[in-house]
Amino acid sequence: MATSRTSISGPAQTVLAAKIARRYYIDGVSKRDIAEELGLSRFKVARTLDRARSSGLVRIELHYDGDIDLALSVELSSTLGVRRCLVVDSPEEDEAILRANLGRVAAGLLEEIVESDDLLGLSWSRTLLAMRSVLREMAPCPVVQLSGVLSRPDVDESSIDLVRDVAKVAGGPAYYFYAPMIVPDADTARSLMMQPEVARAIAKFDELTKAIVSIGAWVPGQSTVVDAISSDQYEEARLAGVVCEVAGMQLDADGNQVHTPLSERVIGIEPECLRRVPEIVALAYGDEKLGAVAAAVKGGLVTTLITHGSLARALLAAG
Amino acid sequence: MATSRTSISGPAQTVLAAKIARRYYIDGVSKRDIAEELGLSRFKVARTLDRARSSGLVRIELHYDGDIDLALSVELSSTLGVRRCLVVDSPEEDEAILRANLGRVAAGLLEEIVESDDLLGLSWSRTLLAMRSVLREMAPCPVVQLSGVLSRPDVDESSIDLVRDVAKVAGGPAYYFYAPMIVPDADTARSLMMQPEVARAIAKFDELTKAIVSIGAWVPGQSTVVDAISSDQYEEARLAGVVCEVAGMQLDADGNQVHTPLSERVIGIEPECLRRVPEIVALAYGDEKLGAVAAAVKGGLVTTLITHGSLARALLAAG
DNA sequence: CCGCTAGGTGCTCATTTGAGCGCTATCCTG
DNA sequence: CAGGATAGCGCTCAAATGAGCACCTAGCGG
Repeated sequence: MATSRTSISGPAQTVLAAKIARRYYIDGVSKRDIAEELGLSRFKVARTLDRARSSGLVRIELHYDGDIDLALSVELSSTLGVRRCLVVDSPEEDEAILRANLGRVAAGLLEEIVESDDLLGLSWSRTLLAMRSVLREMAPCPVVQLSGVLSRPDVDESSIDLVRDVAKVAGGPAYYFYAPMIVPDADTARSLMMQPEVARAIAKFDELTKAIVSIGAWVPGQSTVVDAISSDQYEEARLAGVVCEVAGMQLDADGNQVHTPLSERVIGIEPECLRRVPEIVALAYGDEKLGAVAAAVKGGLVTTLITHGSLARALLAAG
Repeated sequence: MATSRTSISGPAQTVLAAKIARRYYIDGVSKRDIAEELGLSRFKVARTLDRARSSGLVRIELHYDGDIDLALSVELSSTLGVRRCLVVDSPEEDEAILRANLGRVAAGLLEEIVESDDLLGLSWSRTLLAMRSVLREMAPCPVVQLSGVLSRPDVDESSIDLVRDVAKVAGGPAYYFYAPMIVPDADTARSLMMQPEVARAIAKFDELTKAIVSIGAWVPGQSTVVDAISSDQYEEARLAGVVCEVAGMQLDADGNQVHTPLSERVIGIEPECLRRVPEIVALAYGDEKLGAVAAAVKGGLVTTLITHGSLARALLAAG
């Protein structure tokens, strides 16, 4: 784009520029035709338009009356290098409202992008529950549970319910299994994973085409996993460099998996496997998740990020 | 411009459209390059942009922090078929302020468009006095008085002073003459016009390249001429169809000169002569001038109209 | 099952547009 | 007054773009 240094001087030039700009941008007339209309050369028309742009006379804005902050979404996407970002425009004080809004956008996204030949993997979080509650219709595709069940005292629905409900809306088969996300030891984990029901779901992991997960920070209250383990185990992982938790996986600041005694005891998808999924939709809210989101992105575990204004701005500020 | 019927459906399409729109309109990247970047065909990029435009996601606005309402100016210009319109953005309750603002814009216009090889004709009005008082510098061109002097009890400066002052600012010669605009009878008018001083100015009328005049309505208080004659004379002209007064000329609704006993007694430029001037800047304010402005425009006596919001809107509504 | 429509896709070819050039007028400045 | 910087102009040629078309697919009703 040619940016002229000189700007528009007087009222005559200004209204001429406005006239040209209107014909060009609003009425969609070609520069050549405008030139003919006004008895100017097409070069003069082009130059006048350039000046009108650079002087701010013509303003081009992205305006969207909806629940998404488009400008922020686009900026975040290019800064993070994430293929798609959806920054939800929502009040941020009330976590429940924020979750509901993230969930609504996630539901809208699934309804839009999931097709019947997809294989969809679901992690578990309260945001995903919010999503499910507003999911109305979806292409009939199979739905797979990505990790074991982790119950929270404050939530009475499990990942199994989530998978079944989403599959029901979709009208496709549900691959779920009754197993906890965290088991007492590595041997138990291994034997559980060989159970037919569990193995059947895990076998699907390699063929996933879309997955939807929630990003947790390795901070108490910022991850369902952290909230479910002892403080010793938490601290041990923290010292080992864990900053981020996604679908039970533990990741360091660079997004690499950290192997801790705990990670042997988790039943769920592995990072290498998830990374191969062509479309990974990750949800994150709360400014404390800044580092965790950055880690998940670095680890290649996010192709679409759904978040909200203040976290988006924090991510942009962080670079 | 291709206007797609279908609009943008979900959040994914919306942010994609926003991303493309940003790259194209803000960053100035070509559609072809955007297509390559995002792995799309250039046709899809173009169609997405079309939809973004027609769905209102991309908004293009003319914004100008100044004293001119550009959108209205452009619209008025194309509706009236007047080459250039300047609609002044000014408070409209106080006539003195309105005059000052019209005058300022007129001064800015003269400073911009007058060149040293121009020959500038000046009519007389309080708006033009306001213009002169803010005129700072102008190309050195000769300035000609277009009509005789008409003094108002509330104004102590004549058209002669106006012409001399403007010529002084310009640094060019002034062609003025001491003669009233309205004389007692036609014979007096003829003999006055043969006086060397008057004739010298009138001789210039044929070579005028620019003129600036004020539009009066044939209504008491809306024209300096009306205010200077008896009510009988006023009524006579009104019945003859006069609706508009420009530089002493009397015009009907179609902009044709109306010959009345009064018009024989006026010393000033004739319509046929003024019409030949390549650039005629006309000033008008006050909603009562609606019909008068329309008449002057129809009569081909306006190439640039300087007015204000409410009169502009009235003109648009009328036509 | 077929035929229909509607929406989406990418192609070709003609038109529109931009980049960069050289020309000119103007305005300083020595 | 010559020389030099600067802005504005329109040209050429190559690149970008739009219009219209043919194709494909999904959904729908006979």
